[in-house]
Amino acid sequence: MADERRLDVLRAIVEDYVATHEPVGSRSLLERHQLGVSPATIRNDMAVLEDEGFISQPHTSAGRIPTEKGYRMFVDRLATVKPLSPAERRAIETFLGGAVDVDDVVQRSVRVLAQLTNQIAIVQYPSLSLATVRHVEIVPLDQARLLVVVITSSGRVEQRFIELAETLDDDLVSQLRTRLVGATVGQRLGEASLRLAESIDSFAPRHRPIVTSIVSALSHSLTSEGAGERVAVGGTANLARFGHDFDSAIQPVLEAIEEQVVLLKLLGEATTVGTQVRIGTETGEESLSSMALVSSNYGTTVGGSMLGTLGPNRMDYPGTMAAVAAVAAYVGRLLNED
Amino acid sequence: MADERRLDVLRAIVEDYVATHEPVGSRSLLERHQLGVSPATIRNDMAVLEDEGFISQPHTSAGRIPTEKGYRMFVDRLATVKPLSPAERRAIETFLGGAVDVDDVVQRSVRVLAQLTNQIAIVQYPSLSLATVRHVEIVPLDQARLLVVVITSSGRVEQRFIELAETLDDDLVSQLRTRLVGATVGQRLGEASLRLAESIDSFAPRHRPIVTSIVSALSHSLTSEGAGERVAVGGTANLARFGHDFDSAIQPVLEAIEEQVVLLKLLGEATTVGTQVRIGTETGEESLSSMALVSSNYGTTVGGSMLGTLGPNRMDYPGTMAAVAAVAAYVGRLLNED
DNA sequence: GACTGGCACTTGCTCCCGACGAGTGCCAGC
DNA sequence: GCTGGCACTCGTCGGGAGCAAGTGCCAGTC
Repeated sequence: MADERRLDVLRAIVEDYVATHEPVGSRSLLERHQLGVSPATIRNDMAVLEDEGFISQPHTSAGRIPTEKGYRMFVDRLATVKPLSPAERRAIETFLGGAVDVDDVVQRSVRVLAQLTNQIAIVQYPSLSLATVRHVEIVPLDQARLLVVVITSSGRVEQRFIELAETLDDDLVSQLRTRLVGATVGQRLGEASLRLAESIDSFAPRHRPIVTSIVSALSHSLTSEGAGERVAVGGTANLARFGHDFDSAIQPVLEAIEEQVVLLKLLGEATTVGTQVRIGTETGEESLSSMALVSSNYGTTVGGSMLGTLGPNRMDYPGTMAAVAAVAAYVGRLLNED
Repeated sequence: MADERRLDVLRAIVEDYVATHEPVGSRSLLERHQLGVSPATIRNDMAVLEDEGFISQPHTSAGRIPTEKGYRMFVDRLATVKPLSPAERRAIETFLGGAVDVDDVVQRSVRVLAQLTNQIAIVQYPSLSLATVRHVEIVPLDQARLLVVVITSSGRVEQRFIELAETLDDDLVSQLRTRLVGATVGQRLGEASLRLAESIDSFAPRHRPIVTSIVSALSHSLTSEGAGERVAVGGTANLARFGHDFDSAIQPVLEAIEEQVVLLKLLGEATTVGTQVRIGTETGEESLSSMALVSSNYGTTVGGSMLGTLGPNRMDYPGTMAAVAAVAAYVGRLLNED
């Protein structure tokens, strides 16, 4: 039971520190929580918690702040679920409900997440891996260039330019159209990419070089290296609100945010299903050591992907997790209608 | 000739302040520039310049810093053109030369501009107003939804979802395809939008409601309220490098950057052709009062648009203007090949 | 054995003061 | 019209005192 109180103390410390952004001492802890014991007892508990690595002191005579391990414990065992307010739920539904297409859903999700959490929101575009090819279109723009467009069952549209060395007669274009459409429509994207490669052989040898370049462009659109894996980011202005002690950390974070690769890696590392929290160095990014990432997968049938928020590690975990989970659930429902 | 020396003094003040970020006094000015007169003379000149509103003192006994009016004078009459280094030119050409489509050109331009200037780069996607419709495609996704895709002569692809109340038979789809294509392909976008409206009458009355909703979605894609007018932004991490006196201004700037509308308005206000500078309040944005915008139009034949950089008003104007002009010229050339 | 009250100690923060230095404006003189 | 000199203004830096918050430890109590 003394053990239990110690965990109560840890919980109280995390909550107070998140609320005030100042190291919390034994005295002020008692002012805000009914723990039923004296400051001296709290101090003893704090000493133990510090030994165990859950909290630390910035200076010898300051209060305590949670460590990464402390936040981890809080998230895993101490935090109580904080359901969203009805107003927040309504906000999500009405705002996301107005979306007109997949891109719009993603962009609106980013906004609503950033708004709800006051953090940086990151939403991955729906993954293409499970989607099938709905339509392929080949459009000559002029003698030297043509555009290939792929439309997937999830409603994504990927396009790619191709610069041609030689001009292309109408006959070949229509041949291309029918054969490439035939080879791909209805297939999963990965599958379609293979079929395309095979279909090259069906063209007259003199057309092979040009067909090959077209096919490779198409394949690129179909695989994840194409525009397939992308993320939308919003709420960067919230960075400036994290507090002045974050001013020095702001540049590396902005740099990380500009790199799609870094964000994809962050989101992609999730191992379990559902809402997940990665704190500080757990993100694997040096530059995010004072941040934390709350992420969740969304959508299950058609290429589920990830979304989440990035904020200071001293964030309101219960609230953030609830918001991320709620948005993920709603986005998942929206995109799976199909 | 005393007048002329006063302008030399102003130029020297701007240059030194941009270089050091510290108020410049009469003594240090003489250490860095050969002006051939004594500090006292400089002080007299400074007093006059201050009376005229070109410079000001942060504190009674500090050096001078340029005012908005001072920068304006510098840009208009004092700055000498600073050509880009050959290495910089090469960097622009090789980096932009690798672009694979229009979106890629825009994204690469943003990167290269941010890199060259150490500022925030903003590039507007090529305007659609002068482009013509190259292709229209209607793709049923399932019973309840279809996708309309418009491809323009500039290589942009715009797509839009439509939720249908009723199912749509194949016959109607092919009818739609041929008539809508017939009504729009080859037209300027605005024109095409009008033709579409007329074409509704050619359908059987019972199909009108559904056709109307499809046409209105298409029209939306064709007009600038659609995804037509967009911008790409990059280099936000440079914000953190502007100096600690900018820490307080960082949030409003981040907010402005997230609002496409604000950025479009900023870029759209340009009146003349060529490189243009708007300093502080000249931008019309309260939150950008300590920033400056250097912009230029690019491309002349196919829907020219704008690009530029946003940085602290104490920026290296000659260098920034040269970089913006060079990138604009190169992007213009790339996009007008067509 | 667990908790409490008391006490001595540490230490960051704030305020104040004086010295210093950078810079100014003004004025008399060349 | 320019210069040298001089008195004056402030912002900054460093040191020292006082303060407040917080700690660890210990002896005592239930």
